[in-house]
Amino acid sequence: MKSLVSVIMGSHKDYMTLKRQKLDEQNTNQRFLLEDGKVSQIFKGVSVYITGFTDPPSAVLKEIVLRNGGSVQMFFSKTHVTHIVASNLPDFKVKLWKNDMIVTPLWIVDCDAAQSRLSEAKYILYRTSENIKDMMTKNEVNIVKSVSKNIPETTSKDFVGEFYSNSRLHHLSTSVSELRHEVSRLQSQYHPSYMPTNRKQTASVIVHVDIDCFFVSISLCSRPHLRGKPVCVTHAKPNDKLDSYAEISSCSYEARKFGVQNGMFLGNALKLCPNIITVPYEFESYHKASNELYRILVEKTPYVEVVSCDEAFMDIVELVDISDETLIQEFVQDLRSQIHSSIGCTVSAGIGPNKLVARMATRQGKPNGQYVCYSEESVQDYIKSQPLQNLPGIGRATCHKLELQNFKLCGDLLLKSKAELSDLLGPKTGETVYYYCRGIDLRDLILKHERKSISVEINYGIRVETIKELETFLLNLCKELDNRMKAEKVSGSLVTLKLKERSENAAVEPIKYMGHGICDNISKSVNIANATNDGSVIHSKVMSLVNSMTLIPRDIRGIGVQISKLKDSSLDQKNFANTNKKISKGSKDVPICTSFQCSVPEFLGHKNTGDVKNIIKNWCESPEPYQVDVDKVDEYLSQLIKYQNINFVQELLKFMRKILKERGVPEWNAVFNSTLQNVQRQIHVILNGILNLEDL
DNA sequence: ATCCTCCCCTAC
DNA sequence: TAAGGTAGGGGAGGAT
Ligand SMILES: Nc1ccn([C@H]2C[C@H](O)[C@@H](COP(=O)(O)OP(=O)(O)OP(=O)(O)O)O2)c(=O)n1
Ligand SMILES: [Mg+2]
Repeated sequence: MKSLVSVIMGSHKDYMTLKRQKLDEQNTNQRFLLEDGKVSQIFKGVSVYITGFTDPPSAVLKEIVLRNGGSVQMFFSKTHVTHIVASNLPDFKVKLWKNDMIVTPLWIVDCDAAQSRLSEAKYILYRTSENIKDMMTKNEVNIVKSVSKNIPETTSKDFVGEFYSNSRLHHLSTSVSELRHEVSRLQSQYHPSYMPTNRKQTASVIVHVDIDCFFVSISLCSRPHLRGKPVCVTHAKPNDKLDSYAEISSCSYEARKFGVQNGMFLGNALKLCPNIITVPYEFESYHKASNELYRILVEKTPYVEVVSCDEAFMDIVELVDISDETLIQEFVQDLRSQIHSSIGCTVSAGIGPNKLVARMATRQGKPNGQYVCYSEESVQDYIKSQPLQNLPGIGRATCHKLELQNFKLCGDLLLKSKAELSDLLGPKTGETVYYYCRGIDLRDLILKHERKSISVEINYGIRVETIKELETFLLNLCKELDNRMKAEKVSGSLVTLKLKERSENAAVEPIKYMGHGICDNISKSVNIANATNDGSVIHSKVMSLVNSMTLIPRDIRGIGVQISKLKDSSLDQKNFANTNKKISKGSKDVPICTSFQCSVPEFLGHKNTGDVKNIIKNWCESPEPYQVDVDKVDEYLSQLIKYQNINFVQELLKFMRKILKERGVPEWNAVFNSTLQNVQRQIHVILNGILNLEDL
């Protein structure tokens, strides 16, 4: 209840917002408190492992078990599991678990119905052994793996890469910055003298192009027999059933007629459209199609803004006669048909005086059509008839606020003043909405983009038991971040840790397999003295954040790391080397730890402990401690701890303390204390111990 | 006023 | 089973 209580003490409005949001979660039926607040205990001490397809489905069984005081294990383990639940098991599994209690799902259902713990006798899964032979080579490998490996796969080495290679949202998100680079390349190829600058949208003819049901369209290129049918792209196999919580990435317009939408669970879509056909992802093809789309656009004009892999704005004011609408229509027709014949997908387009109107017009043109809304008069007429939901940037929450005031259409706001809207929505949003409702868009066409942050985040399949496991996973994430930062040639100096934590009343296992379920979001950030793109430095900072929070590792359902306050990494100043004239002469301009491969941490390029001690000695004798230098020392000590060279950590700290004690300067003593505290925290977390600085 | 931190919201 | 990411805008509330 933490979050709800704290919000109740805030304002009523916020409470309602939060509550609505939680009820909106796709899985509202996963709470397990009884209405009277008591919890059934008939499964107390029961710990089940559900395997294979069951009837009822595993999500239902989990809910029943949890509601009745039992627990559900995601991985089989002889020590933790009391009951294996299965509807059907191949013989080799029966054999593998012959000494364990294997029951049918009916046991759980019946116990729940009777509200008492029935004998398992009648529910033992029995399966006659017959000719199974080698039906299982592949399955067996999987089983053996999940049995021997009862640790969650979250911490596994390949988890991050494996997840990302299958994540549509990852591909979707990362494609944008790739396409910005591609557009820049195309601009210099087709328009060598063009210098990118953002453009005001005064005197513009903006075209918004958007491929129709992009992912589906691509799939249909190689499956022409599916044209005209309800089709969707999803990971779930076609034979999976109505209880699938796989998300639909994109669905055809035939499926939309039934109410199916992008982002919907397959199971729900099947309820609306039982005949929907599923096809798999083809990430490589999307990539090629996007590149070709942008090639065609940039070939026409350099004024192209990347929106997403299937969507862009372009300003064609220099290519058409602004007063000749027929000419504009023809130009866009040609453009669309060129795209269609080149990549095989139909495209829709909207044309207007700015991005806002063009974007809204595309909706009118879809699918496979176009709509011009350019003259002052048609803009006013069109916009005022539009639902507020359709305004870009105005989504569910904002719309809800406006609906509470009885506003539904853009036209409904025309009598409201800027001040009134600002009171309701905040100063910026209020003003934006005020102008949007009048068809006015004060944004620029973005042709020169500057990245402000870079982040990695996984909120799927995250199950950790200990801080140590969290640390391992974070190290993998930071490696990924390190790669991306180096590829993008940026470094940054604000490190933010983002976590999802299971909400107080949310079921331990959400209804969606390995999903995050209902969560509270937590974020915490720390500034670092020098911009870095070194994953191991970031990791140590992130661990100090982890350290400073009170976390229940098993409740963590999502983990991310974001870097902001970015700089161009080629301009990175190696600050220690500059300021360290006070510390030591002649040290090299080398970052402390440049890669994860080094097995011995470096301090200013020195691995040799004697050299390091000399540098530290000089530093400790310098007049004044600089924070940048303190950070470097702290980072080095973190590295030592990570590589388990605790002896040298101890030696170095005692060495520093000896020098500083003699000096007796308060600032330096403070530095030493904070450094020591840092070290103790990390040793506590990583090695579960305390460093003794006294004897030895 | 302006900044900062910790969020929430939105879009694809 | 399933692969619920990512970047940017901006608001609330406190510190400066
Ligand atoms: N919730 C979502 C929304 C979109 N996408 C992916 C699949 C879409 O094909 C692509 C482009 O998104 P659009 O919003 O443009 O949707 P479509 O292109 O599928 O349909 P439309 O014809 O409405 O543009 O992004 C996704 O994976 N999940
Ligand atoms: Mg589209």
